[in-house]
Amino acid sequence: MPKLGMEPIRRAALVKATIDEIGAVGNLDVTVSNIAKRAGMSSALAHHYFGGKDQIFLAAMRHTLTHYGAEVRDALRTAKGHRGRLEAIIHAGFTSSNFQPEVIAAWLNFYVLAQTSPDAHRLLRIYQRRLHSNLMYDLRPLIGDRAEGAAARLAGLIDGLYLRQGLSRTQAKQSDATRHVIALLDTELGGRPQ
Amino acid sequence: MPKLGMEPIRRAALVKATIDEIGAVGNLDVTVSNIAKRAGMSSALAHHYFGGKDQIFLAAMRHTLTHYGAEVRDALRTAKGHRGRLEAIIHAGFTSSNFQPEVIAAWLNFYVLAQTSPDAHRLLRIYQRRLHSNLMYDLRPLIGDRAEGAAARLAGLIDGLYLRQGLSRTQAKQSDATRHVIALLDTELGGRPQ
DNA sequence: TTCTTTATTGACTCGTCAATCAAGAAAAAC
DNA sequence: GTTTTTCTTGATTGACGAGTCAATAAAGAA
Repeated sequence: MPKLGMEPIRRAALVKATIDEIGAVGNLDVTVSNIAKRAGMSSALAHHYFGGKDQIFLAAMRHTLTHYGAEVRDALRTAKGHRGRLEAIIHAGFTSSNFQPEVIAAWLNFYVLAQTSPDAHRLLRIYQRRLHSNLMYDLRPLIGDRAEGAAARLAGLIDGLYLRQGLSRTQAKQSDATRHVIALLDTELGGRPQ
Repeated sequence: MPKLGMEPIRRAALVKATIDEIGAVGNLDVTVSNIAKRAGMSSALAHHYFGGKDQIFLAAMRHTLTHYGAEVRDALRTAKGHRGRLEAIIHAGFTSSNFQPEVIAAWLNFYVLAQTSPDAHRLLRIYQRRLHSNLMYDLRPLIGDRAEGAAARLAGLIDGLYLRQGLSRTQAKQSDATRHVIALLDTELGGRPQ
């Protein structure tokens, strides 16, 4: 019963299944067969639509990044003022959806992949640049020349706390991470020029 | 020509070879055979001394953590004053030896492993606790109640900047990371109580 | 209708790898 | 000098997995 136009549906199902499977296994030692089974099709079909395991991973990574980007954009839409927008960016990184085990697993494994896969590295770069430029856009009007350093520190703290929070088995207070970054934001904005 | 007392030598060689191999491959998809070959022995011998792949990884992780711990201890030995000790701790995390590709690869993969391996998770916890308590020891006398939050932020920033720096293909300025953490330290120490 | 395109899979190939084991060889113990 | 312990490996097993392919089936085009 081949209905036409299945490609986008199958691809989306495979991407979702890939992220879920990485989350379930914890690493990239996932089999195409299992991903395909999870997505309700044969492994041959997965190969047919993606060509190979690597490209499935890349698509999953792209999806994760896109999802994060959309969350930031949504948060920015309703935020008011530079300060409000900065807080929105920070909050978006620590949404509960970002702390789903499969999302954490995806990020960690993408970091590993970025070491050796130029494509993965490029995607990660895009995320980093977007975060940096988002921060700069609202920091520069507030603190001028100090914005560059402040953005580097804020981005670093966001990534670092996400890493720590994501690996922490106690799901205590994802709000703590947010609070810490906001605290840094306060000192960066209010601090006397060094 | 079986000389006696080979066990510690073989184990050390295997641990070293494991880290190098992980660095060369970039992920944990390394074979016991290749590790053993790199260490100059048969794969059977690797199994003989370690029992299995997992235990080899654990030993490699333990070694990496131990090495980091030793570096911190050395740095603290000559540091003077609370402020000097805090700077020493920060510097130790960004030593050039920590930015060898195989060390970066080891850390990233240990993060991945920590999701699913209770042993790996435990080891990572030890690292995190040690860093936290090292920071607290010198922060508390300086800023009292604010030490807890400051330690969390400093530790987060150290991890985050290490991650970013380690993944950055340009090896520009490992000193930038240090400078950023020191800058945070400055604001944490000098900031007015919130 | 016949042909082409799209969708789909089971079966198969080819390779890899963790783990085991039997056996050899040298040192130490008795 | 025999026995035991330590060290070592080649060969083997058993399993698993990526990617291919031929074949089937339906939908649309000619």
